[in-house]
Amino acid sequence: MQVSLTEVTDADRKNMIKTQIPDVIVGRLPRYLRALKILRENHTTINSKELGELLGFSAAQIRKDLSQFGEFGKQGTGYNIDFLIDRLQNILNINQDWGILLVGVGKIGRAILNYSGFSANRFHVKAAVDSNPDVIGEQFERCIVEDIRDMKKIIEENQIKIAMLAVPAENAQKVAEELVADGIRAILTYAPAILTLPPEIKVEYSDPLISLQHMTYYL
Amino acid sequence: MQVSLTEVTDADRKNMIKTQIPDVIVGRLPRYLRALKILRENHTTINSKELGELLGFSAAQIRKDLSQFGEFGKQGTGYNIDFLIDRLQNILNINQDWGILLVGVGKIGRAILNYSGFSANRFHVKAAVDSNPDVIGEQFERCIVEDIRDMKKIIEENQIKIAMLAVPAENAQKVAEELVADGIRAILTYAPAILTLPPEIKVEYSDPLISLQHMTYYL
DNA sequence: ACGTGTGAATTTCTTCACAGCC
DNA sequence: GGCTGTGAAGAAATTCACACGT
Repeated sequence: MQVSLTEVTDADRKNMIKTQIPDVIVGRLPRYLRALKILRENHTTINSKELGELLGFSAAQIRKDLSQFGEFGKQGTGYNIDFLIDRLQNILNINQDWGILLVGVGKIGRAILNYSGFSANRFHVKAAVDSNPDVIGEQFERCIVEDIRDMKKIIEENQIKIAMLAVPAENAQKVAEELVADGIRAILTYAPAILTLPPEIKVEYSDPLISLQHMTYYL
Repeated sequence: MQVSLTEVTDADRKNMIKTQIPDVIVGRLPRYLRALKILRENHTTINSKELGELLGFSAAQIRKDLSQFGEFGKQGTGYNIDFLIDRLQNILNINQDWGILLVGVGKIGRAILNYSGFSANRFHVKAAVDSNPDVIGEQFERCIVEDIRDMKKIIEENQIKIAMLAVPAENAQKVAEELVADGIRAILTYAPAILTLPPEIKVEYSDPLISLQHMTYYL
């Protein structure tokens, strides 16, 4: 009689954990990280109470969030900042470089190309594409704008998984579908549109208008 | 013996309701609004199921959210789109014009001045200020950049309640505190910083890096 | 028959409070 | 003494499911 061994790979295990951790918690990790990088300037260690006060979260929430991923703190002391930064970067998969494709080189697209905050954090705009012949071939920062029709080739050759979408709202859904078909797995969109994509594709909206409309409720 | 009448003003009532409605619900209203404005092109009526499918929310959630503010739908029919748009705009206080102060006219600030999506939605950048003498006096779109030292006067004269903050991260907290002291009640910040302000001040962060770091967790 | 509005049930998220370790 | 990690408690958000109006 044969014992049934269930083979569990590292990737499986990682995925199991991922689906177990609530997205609200994951969404707070980048904020913790940002705070820690600021604190690093003056401190080597931080406790959950102080970190919470800086960020506007409760100490208990911070401890519980972090405890989902391991025991990163020391009783009586708190958390070593450098260590915690490294752990968070590992959890978030940002201890590695990520290539980004920019789609749409209008005003917003150019502002993105100008912004240096990405590459300082290991996100690199590898290529930019547009459909406008007047823009194709032009150079912004280190990117020469390529033809959107070559998108698939560019994504495959550079193994790009993340796209920033800065096209007019009316084209956003169509272009997003193409991106997904070409292998993109995550989209940060600046288009004021609603994207309907398979659930395994991660989408984040950067939408100042929605933020403003949220705030005016309270004014 | 005198009957104790508790005087409740309209403003009081509005505030009571505001604190009762959870912020997560308020945060979804602008998204409903955006969807409805798109649907308006082809439909006059919509039901919670279809609206939910478009937005990726459950039908029950949409019905429950909307029911917090009134009975906007009709059994058997759904919601009249134009009517619901008007109601949501009223709830969100965006059936009126809002003046905005832009603080910081660097790359991001200029992109904001260029963006026409705000004024199309009754948000108007009334003034832009900076501390850099090279930039003060220059004109971008309809705004002549003014001296940041005149900020208080500008806010008061134009009765501005909302600011967009696009200054370097290291100045963000200090400038934000000045804004609050000068009468600003809501801040949409593009600076990769953590703002610590009184709880009655509404702050929204527009931070692509945090969005990217959130997504890479799943990649 | 269709679809809203809504109490009730369920699930998820947050806080509490304390044992245990530094 | 100080502070983490964590079960348990509590609060909040979401979904269910159906009465009722059109």
